[in-house]
Amino acid sequence: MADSSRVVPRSFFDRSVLDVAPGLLGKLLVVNLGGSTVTGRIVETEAYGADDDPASHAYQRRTHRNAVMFGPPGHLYMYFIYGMHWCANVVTGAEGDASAVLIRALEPVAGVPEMQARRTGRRDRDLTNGPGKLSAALGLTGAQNFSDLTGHPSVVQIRDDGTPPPDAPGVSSRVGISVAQDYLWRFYIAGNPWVSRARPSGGTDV
DNA sequence: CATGCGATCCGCT
DNA sequence: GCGGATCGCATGC
Repeated sequence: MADSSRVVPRSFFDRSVLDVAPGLLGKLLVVNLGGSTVTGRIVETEAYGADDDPASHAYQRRTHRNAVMFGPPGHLYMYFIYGMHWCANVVTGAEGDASAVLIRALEPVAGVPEMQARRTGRRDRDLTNGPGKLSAALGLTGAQNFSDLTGHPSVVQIRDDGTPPPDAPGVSSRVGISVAQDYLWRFYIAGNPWVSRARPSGGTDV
């Protein structure tokens, strides 16, 4: 990369998902697909645990779909939802710890024309303010499942340009789930206009 | 602005 | 066969 940011090392992801999820706020998600580079700043995340979290895809047991979550940290877990959307997750914790962070919203940083081309007809504010939207804008699908986020070069990277996570992130229950609503495992940069609009109960937003 | 619903398909029972 | 870590549009206030 020709900028001053650097790839976030695997050790960053080799921690509790409840540390990594808020820690990812402010980091950059960089995708190189189709001959172009698209970058977004992470402004909203959700933590998903293993057999301690009824809302997690890894709650029941290891299956073909959730296999990535059981692997080493720093890899990408892509899943298909509602028959039409892809969601992007970062695997956390040591190998065998099946936890991951769902990236729920990005602030566009570079490659906005590519994002607009992938989401024709959408207003700019709707390019990346949701997990399905940002995957579409960045071109992420199941083809990128298992990608190593710490390689360089790599198709998908998490980079750090020196922007620290907020001292006091917004915290709430997770969006769109019907169980474990007392888990306040959603984190976001309070007041950031790119955060998805949903505000579940228990939030501390302004 | 809030609520409601249809689209569309995969994973798991 | 059922339900889902969503989105976009339509409706109604």
